[in-house]
Amino acid sequence: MKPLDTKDKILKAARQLFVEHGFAGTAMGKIAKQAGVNHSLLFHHFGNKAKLWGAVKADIVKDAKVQSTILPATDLKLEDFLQQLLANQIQFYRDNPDIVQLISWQRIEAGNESDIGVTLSEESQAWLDAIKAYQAKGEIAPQHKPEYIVTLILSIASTTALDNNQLIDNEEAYLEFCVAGLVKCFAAN
Amino acid sequence: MKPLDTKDKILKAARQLFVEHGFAGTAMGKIAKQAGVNHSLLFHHFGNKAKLWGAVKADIVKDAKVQSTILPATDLKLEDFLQQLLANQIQFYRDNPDIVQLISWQRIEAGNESDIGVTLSEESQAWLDAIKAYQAKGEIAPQHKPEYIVTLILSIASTTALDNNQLIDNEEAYLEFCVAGLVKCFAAN
DNA sequence: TAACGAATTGACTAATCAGTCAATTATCGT
DNA sequence: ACGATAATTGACTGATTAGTCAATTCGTTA
Repeated sequence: MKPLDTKDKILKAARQLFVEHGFAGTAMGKIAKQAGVNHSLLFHHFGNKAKLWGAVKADIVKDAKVQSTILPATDLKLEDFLQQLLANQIQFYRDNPDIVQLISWQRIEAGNESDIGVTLSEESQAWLDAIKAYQAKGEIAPQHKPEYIVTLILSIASTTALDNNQLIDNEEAYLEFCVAGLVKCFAAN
Repeated sequence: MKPLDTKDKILKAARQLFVEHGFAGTAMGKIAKQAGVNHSLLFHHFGNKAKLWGAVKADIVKDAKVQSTILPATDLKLEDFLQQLLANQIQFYRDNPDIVQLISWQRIEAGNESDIGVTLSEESQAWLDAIKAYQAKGEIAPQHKPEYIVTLILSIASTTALDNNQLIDNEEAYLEFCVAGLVKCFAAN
């Protein structure tokens, strides 16, 4: 078998099991079995468990980076811009359950964050710029810190997508409520 | 030694290690060592690892219920009420890191949530009632669903307390911004 | 003090863990 | 077709895992 085939099969199986059960909860033997591959091949191709975990993390981050949130055009009406932005970000979380899970494992298994979390801050500059553009247009009051606005929006997106919001019967209606609220909140008067 | 002393020592050690490393990442032997107690006593007093984990969860939930968020008085000015509410809830998360961590482990190690999460919904009725009181007073517009309002507030509190908000330089200022925004968002006009 | 039950101990098991290694097989360039 | 290099295999190790159990110690009560 081609080495890439085998390496890929291992990586795929490892990704599934690591995401599902975390580092401590995943056994190399189980990965080998799931990949339909000899136990020793994991060590031959990846060295050891930690390195395989590292390769899986890199793989997940790579996949997530390809489709990271597309910023809506800033010539939209503020309300439409916010609605789009929230919808996109929530969709990103929904489309990339692996990276969401990975961040959770990283946060809870290792005290530090180190590896990831950088992912988001790369594009956060673009978000800040978009907010500033709306401030320049006078649709957002200039006294508000763009950092606070972005944080609040991200906060709504992540909790909506990831928490089990028992009080929400209709997500679309809730997001409409949030968007309308944000517009009022940001408005210059 | 009194059986309660031993049982308590085991429970305390187990709580620390389970919270720190999760179920799969914690070994019974390590718990025994940390408790300064014979390995076999864990099984004598708690049966098996899963039951010990259950006892630890019950212990953490019990502790957290004692100091659950105190609802501010509803005769406060809306702005002060919201500010207090957010501050109290954030303080609750900060004062009870074990239950926060426990919920994280529960969410990530077991796909279901089952056990906890109920914790919050018990008091959420009081929150809803408080919001309705402000609607009756005319300080919150009656067309807003109290469920959406409570969800939004909880969302801000949890992300502020638990996420590593890289864009926030001054938490107090951020919360002031949020409270002012919420007031505008909820306002009847 | 005798005796009874509960607490405690240490030795044990069978399974599973990550990782090693020599031997074998397949691939590929020449 | 040959030789080198890489992939693959299975048997192995030593450590660690959860859990058992008979023997022993301890506290209490009669």
